[in-house]
Amino acid sequence: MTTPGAADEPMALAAERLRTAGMRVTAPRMAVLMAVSDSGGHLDADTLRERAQRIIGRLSLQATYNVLRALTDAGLVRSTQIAGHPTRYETERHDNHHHFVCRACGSIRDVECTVGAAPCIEPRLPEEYDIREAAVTFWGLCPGCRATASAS
Amino acid sequence: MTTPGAADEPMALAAERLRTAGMRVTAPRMAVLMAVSDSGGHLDADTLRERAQRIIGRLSLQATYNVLRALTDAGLVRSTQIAGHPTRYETERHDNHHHFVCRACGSIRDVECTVGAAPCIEPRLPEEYDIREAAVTFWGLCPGCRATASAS
DNA sequence: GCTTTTTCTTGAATCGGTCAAGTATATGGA
DNA sequence: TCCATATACTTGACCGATTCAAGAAAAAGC
Repeated sequence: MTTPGAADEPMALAAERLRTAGMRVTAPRMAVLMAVSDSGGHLDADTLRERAQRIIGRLSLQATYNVLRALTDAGLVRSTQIAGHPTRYETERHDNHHHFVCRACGSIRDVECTVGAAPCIEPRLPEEYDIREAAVTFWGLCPGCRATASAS
Repeated sequence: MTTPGAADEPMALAAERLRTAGMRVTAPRMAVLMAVSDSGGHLDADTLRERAQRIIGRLSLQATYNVLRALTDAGLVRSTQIAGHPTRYETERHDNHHHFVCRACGSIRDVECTVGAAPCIEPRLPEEYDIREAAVTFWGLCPGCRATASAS
C-alpha cells in the first residue's frame, strides 16, 4: 500500500490541488477537477458531469455547477463564455490565452498570446485558419466605480 | 403636407434605411430601428421593445426578436453578446469597435480601435478606466471547414 | 467519535430566447 | 384601386442553461 496504483495518481493529485487551494476535498470535486484536467479543455457543464460520473458514479448537475463555481473562484479552473455556446471550462494556466471558434463546426481552439501580460490581437494560429473577425471585450472598473471602490 | 412635421423625420429616415436595405417597411421595424438608433447603443431586446412601444403602441417581444434578427442580417444593426448579459444591439457603423464592461456596475462603453481593419488590443480609453482583463474571441473557419467550404 | 459547517441531492423556478400556428399587412401586378 | 401572394406580427407553448431553496449527507476539527 505504500505505492498507490497508477489509477490513483490523478485522483491523489486532484486531492492535493484542492487541499492546496484551501478547499474541502470531496469526491465530486476531485472527479470534476480530473474531468476538466484531462479533457484538453472547452467542455461544458453537462459533459463534465458525464465524465465525472464515469469516475465516481453519481453526480447531480447542480453539484457540477456548484463545484465548477468553487473551482473557478479558487483559480483552479477557468470559465469561458462564447456567444451561442454554453459556458466552457478548462484548467487555469494563467497564460492569458484566447480562443478561436469555427463558425461552421463550432470547434474551439486555444490561441496563444504573442505578448506576455496583455492580450494580443495578432493571433498565433496556423495560416490554414481563416479568421474573419475578432470580438474583444475589456473588463475592469469604470471611472465612477473605481472611485467608489478606492474610497471604501 | 409637402413638408412633414419634425417628428416624422426620424421615422421617414428609418423607412428609407429599410427600403435601401431591400426590406419591407413596417411599423415595428421602423420603431425598433429608431429605438436602436437614438439609444446610444447597448440596449437589450426587452428594453428596445419598450422604447419601440412608446413609438407605435403595441409590439410583441417575439416580433422584437424577429425584427432585430432581420435588421442584424441586413447589416443595419450590430448585436453583441457579453458574458453574463443578454444580447445587446447597436447601430452598425462598420467601424469595428470593441467594448469595455464595468465589473461593478455592468455599464458598457464603446472602445475605439487604433488600427483600422483589424481589432486592436490597445484600447483607446481614458486613463480613469481600470482595465483588468480582456477576452478575445476570434471567429472564422478552421482548416477542415475551410477546405469543405472552398470545395463546394 | 461527535459536532459543526460545508457540500450534495432533489425539485422547482427563472431567464433569455426560439418554435409553431394562425392572423394581419405590405407590396407588386391586373 | 383592388387583389393575390408573400412576408411579417401575435399569441402561447416550449427549450436549454443556469440558479434558488430545503433538507440529507459527508468533511474537518476537537
